[in-house]
Amino acid sequence: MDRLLPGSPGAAGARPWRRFERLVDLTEAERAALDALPDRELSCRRGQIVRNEGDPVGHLYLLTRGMVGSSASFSNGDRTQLKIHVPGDILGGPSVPFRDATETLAALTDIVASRIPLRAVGELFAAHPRLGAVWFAIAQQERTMLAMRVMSLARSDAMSRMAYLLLDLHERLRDGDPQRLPSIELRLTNQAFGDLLGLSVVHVSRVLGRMQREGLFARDRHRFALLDIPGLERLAAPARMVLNRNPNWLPPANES
Amino acid sequence: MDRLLPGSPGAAGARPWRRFERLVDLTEAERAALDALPDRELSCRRGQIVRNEGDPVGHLYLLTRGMVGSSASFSNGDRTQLKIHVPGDILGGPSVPFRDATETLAALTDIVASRIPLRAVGELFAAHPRLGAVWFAIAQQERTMLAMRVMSLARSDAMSRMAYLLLDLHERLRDGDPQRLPSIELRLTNQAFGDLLGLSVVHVSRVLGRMQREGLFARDRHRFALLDIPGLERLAAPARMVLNRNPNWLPPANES
DNA sequence: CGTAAGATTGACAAGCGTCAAATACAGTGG
DNA sequence: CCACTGTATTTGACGCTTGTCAATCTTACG
Repeated sequence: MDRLLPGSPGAAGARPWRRFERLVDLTEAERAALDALPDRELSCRRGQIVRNEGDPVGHLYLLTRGMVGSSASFSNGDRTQLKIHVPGDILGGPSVPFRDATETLAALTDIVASRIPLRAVGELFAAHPRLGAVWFAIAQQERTMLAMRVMSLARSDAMSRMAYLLLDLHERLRDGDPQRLPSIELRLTNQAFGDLLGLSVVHVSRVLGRMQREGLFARDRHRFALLDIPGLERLAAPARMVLNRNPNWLPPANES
Repeated sequence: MDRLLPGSPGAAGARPWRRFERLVDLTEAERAALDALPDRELSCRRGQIVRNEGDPVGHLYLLTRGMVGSSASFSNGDRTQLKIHVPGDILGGPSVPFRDATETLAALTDIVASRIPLRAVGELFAAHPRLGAVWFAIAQQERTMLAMRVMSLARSDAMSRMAYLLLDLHERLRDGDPQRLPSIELRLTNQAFGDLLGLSVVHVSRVLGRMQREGLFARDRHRFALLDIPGLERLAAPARMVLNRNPNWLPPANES
């Protein structure tokens, strides 16, 4: 059995529904209902496609181990990396209202994920309305995080965008753990960085080099150590948002 | 009583829940449940703030008339316009999981909106799980539209971004009406265009000028006529996405 | 160990931001 | 209805950030 370093992408595979738990305290019945959602578990090797743009939409995927990149393309073929997903994230949501998947899910590391049929999601909304409402809130949270990406792209230069990306990934891999994560492992090519930040490969290289020279972070292979987090925050100027835990508008938990 | 031109922002105020209807055929009971959501109606004059960033989160807003811009800011004060909302849109969603609102809603025209307490939304999820699931799907749709904005910002130049914005607004104001909308009314300053597209006021002016000289659209005051839609589409290269109407994964409608 | 994929570097050009000045516009009060 | 005043738009000049091209070097992996 493999030892998981803190900050390793699979570190917290023990709490698969942590995105829910971050918003509410789950009852036993609710946890059981969530655990019953997946119809199968799937493992993919690095580089494999979990689901392709254009595939019929029938499932979501709960990522339990590893990292996945979601990308989409315009009709002229231009692709952009939309988000790097970490364990606990539910993948495939944006495609839900559409006939064909709007995003490609590609494994950035070896991964483990649980496949969730949309049918089961529909049944969950009926049997556990409170979980449906929380899931709704999670989707809105993703929307806000994307909105922050839009702001980062629209208003900052390359270095600020890179700072924002690194801080965001650091934060999400930490998963609320207050003790500093010493370093994070990112198996991203410069091309992938560029696709995320709207930069060319060449400029990504330049910016990464400069930031290391300025002592903002250090890098050994694929491990990034954020040395100067205040400095990165000064660059990225991220908005501080506080989740509203156990909000009073949720319907009561169903104990069935 | 005021006559509404086609393409006027209030044109389809008659079908306030059209975002739902675009995904499913509503039953009478469901329509009644939706109609019962608002606790009051509010009118704002152009320029007024519907809700400010940082305000406590307690409500959503169904826009029935006029246009609203949602914007957000970084901790350094930089603001970006996130989206232009048209009638039928439900405002304030992204703030749902947070303690304080993450986005400012500002009226771009005189508007009418219905205020929906979150408490009522929670009750709706319990009483009408199918509507909860559809609302979930609508949130995911918004997420995809934001993702397309990210792509537009990351991968295209100023003119393509402007083309994308104009086509998107045209499409959404049309509201699925197959007959061409001759022109759309946009009360946006160049500053607002710039905030939406990540451009400076000066460059917005240049790009708008060039696009008119090239015959892509014509402009009279605040009315934009998209003269060369194929040309705009060639520039913007939007992804074509087809909604999945009445998907089979939804729970059955509740007739109570 | 060999090969292909990725990263880096330099030179150059293009797109866009900034500054500043001139012009047009919209809302106000007379 | 018109003059007035602040606000929005346009235009030009200039410089910086970033993209592109091409060559070289490094790393990953069979």
